[in-house]
Amino acid sequence: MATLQLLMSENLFLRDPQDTELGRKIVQESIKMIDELGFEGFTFKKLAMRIDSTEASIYRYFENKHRLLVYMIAWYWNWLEYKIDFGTQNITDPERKLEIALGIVSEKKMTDPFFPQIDEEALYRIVIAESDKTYLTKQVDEDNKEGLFRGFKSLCHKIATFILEINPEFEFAHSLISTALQAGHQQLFYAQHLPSLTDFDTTKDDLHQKNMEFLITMVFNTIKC
Amino acid sequence: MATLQLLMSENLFLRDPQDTELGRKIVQESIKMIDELGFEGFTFKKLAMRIDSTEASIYRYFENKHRLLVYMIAWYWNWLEYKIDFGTQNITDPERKLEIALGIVSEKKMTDPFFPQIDEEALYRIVIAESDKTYLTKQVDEDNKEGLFRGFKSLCHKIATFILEINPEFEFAHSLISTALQAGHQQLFYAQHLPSLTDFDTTKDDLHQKNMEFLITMVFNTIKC
DNA sequence: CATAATTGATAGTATTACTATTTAATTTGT
DNA sequence: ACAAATTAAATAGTAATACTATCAATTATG
Repeated sequence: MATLQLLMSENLFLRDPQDTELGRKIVQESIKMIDELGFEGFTFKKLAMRIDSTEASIYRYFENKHRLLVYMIAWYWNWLEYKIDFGTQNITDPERKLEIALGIVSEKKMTDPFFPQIDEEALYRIVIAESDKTYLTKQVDEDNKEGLFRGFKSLCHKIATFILEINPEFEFAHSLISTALQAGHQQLFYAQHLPSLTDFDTTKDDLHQKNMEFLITMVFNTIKC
Repeated sequence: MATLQLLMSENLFLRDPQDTELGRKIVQESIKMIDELGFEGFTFKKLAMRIDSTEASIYRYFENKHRLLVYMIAWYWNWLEYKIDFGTQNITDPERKLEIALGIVSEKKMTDPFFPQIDEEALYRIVIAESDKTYLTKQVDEDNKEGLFRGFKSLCHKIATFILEINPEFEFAHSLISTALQAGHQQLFYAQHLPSLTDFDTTKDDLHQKNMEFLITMVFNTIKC
């Protein structure tokens, strides 16, 4: 099987972590560690110890741990967009394309053999718990100018386009999709930690099925009526 | 005019900040400072300097700055619930109640003369930019056991009840409302910082009007069809 | 082969988030 | 009223965090 590499925006790193053994280890292990410790509990010092390197070496790849998080989340959005491009190939019906996209957004994430160096299951848990922290900062405007959020914006725009193909009159295509993308994560977090805020049930095995149903109901009903 | 005081859950503080001059100053000034510096840039040391007190004194009221944020956000949700109770008084039609609730959620927040000690405009900006950080932590389950999120859950449940009065068959009442409550803030943040993720425009004065239209369209369409 | 550039290691610093202890003020009982 | 008890506030710490500056080793290039 061919091994792929997502093209990441230059500004996401100081030195491309895909280029060196150490760089790949930094990304691989930080995914595991942020998943285990949470973003606040994670430090470059702990990571350095785990990969038998030093803080200063890690700082050569990423300006700080926030940038490393942004890199990981950007990778995730790029990956989703690639999966949606792949999944909607040769399909012309916009309703079907929208359905496929929402299916991919809400489906359970498994390790993708195309990207053997990334633990997608751990990354997905990070996305659910930490992704909002990439932009909920005082430097959001500068970060945005550097293009750090291009992945999320691009994905949002792509799916919003499907909506506008279905109903060009609909006024809130981008708002609805950014809402749906966030809701897809949020509801899983709530299901696990604050269950009274959802109607999902983590103990049942149709969790991701319900999530998809919810998103599809919400999006299609909202644009149609 | 009568001055009110919202009843805050005991676990939100070590010593009730409403009881003393210092306590009230801590809450008042920290609202201003978190609004200015962001939650990450805010420290108890800076706050102590500003109110001419000491770090240790502040730690007598709040275990740490995270708890102080949780307190502020809980106050906000309690305030909203009070406004919705007030606004839906004597109204029996569930559709009208839902409409009123979503109106209150999305309306521009002004200083409330009933609570002269709180700067609601600054607090609203904090809610938009920081509220997710109250639960996106590794201690969310312990915090939840202590009842720190009761305000948000209670509000969500109240509005979800309106939905179930309209359509008892609807499967995702809680999910839809928690999604709408978050979307109402998120879209305003996006409008200001990542405008390609919304269809709102901060330069126009109908921003909050659009936000309400969006929430009402989304919620009513989703539950009706 | 020499020089430059890159990579990694060592050792620091300012700040943060707290805590333990001491001092001062206030309340309470007699 | 006044000492004892209680509570509040100030002082002075500490361990950990988030970096940074410098130095040494390795690799690449003319």
